[in-house]
Amino acid sequence: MTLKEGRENFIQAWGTLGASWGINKAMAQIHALMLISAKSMSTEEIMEELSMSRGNTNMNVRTLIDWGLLYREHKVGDRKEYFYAEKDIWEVARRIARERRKRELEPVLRLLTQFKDVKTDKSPEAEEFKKMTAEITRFSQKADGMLDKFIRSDEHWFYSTLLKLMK
Amino acid sequence: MTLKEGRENFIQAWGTLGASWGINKAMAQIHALMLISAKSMSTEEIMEELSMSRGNTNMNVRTLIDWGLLYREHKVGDRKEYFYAEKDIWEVARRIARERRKRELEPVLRLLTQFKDVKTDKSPEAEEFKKMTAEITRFSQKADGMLDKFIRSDEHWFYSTLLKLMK
DNA sequence: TTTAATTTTCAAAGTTTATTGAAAGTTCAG
DNA sequence: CTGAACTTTCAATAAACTTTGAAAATTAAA
Repeated sequence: MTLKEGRENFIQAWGTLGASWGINKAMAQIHALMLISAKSMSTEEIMEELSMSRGNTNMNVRTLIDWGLLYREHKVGDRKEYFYAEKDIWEVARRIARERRKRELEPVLRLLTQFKDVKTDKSPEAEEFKKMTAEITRFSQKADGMLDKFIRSDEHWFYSTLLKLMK
Repeated sequence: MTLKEGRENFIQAWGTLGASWGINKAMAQIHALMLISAKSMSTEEIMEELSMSRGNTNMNVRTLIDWGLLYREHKVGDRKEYFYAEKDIWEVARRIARERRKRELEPVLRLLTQFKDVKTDKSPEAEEFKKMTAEITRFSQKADGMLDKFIRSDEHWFYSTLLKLMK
């Protein structure tokens, strides 16, 4: 495999993976390109490299910056903005986890806790609903706590404690 | 909130959550309905309850069975098939993790390991590509090992060891 | 067998989501 | 200020994904 092929495969694979994880393809591809880029890049260069429109590139670069996965850079004597990626893969994972928790887990937790207040009779339907939602709530809260710990943890703790334990 | 409202909210929320996790809405809604159902249900009943077409219902019930989230039941003197859900939420989480690992993580791991064979020169581009893909490979393998451990673990271990550790 | 109930398939239609690119907005050097 | 360089927006378009429903296949009772 040549370097060119490798880079293309990587960008395309990251795009596909992103798409199946609720991150859109363009955003994931830009992220992939920036991860393996040795230099910071302008919007123009990203557009060119990925054959992507200006609007799409701009929108997704913005989102990547919001997520903390890209940084802006201003070069002296140049009006263009340049971007470069957060390269610490551990930090990348934490930031993605943080955003997804916010977008997905939090609204569900909020809803689940409301089910405590459902007026129940003695029907099997009511019993089942209560039992199952209570169980899912318990499970989700634990998962949320774990995710929170992960988001706040540092790499050293993760590798030395958790991964050894899980061997 | 009445029981009826609660059930509807739960089904709709599970559908939305599923959609953002690469599980389609219909599949997630059927799963939600079955989780809170006290009885096993036929295709007809599911169609009715969720206002969903026969084809869609059938297709997604089949996928849920493949994933190990629904079971078939045959009632004597009745030709229809009935279905009921796996209710152990721990088991549900493990089965979903197993399927998603298979669908998503495995192909990426396979690709990542191939990047070792990329022919590199001494350019910064090549160096960066090698360095970053090697790092992501290492990280992904660890994540995969952890997921594997989770999939094989039992509930007791999870709650007593892992969650206490992560407090 | 035959027949009717039931399940499965799949092409077409519908819906949702992503992308484009031109136009509007912003910024800043001169 | 002004105008060129650059960024952002957004309505239209395209692509991707989901759902439908009627027809084909399967099943099992008679």
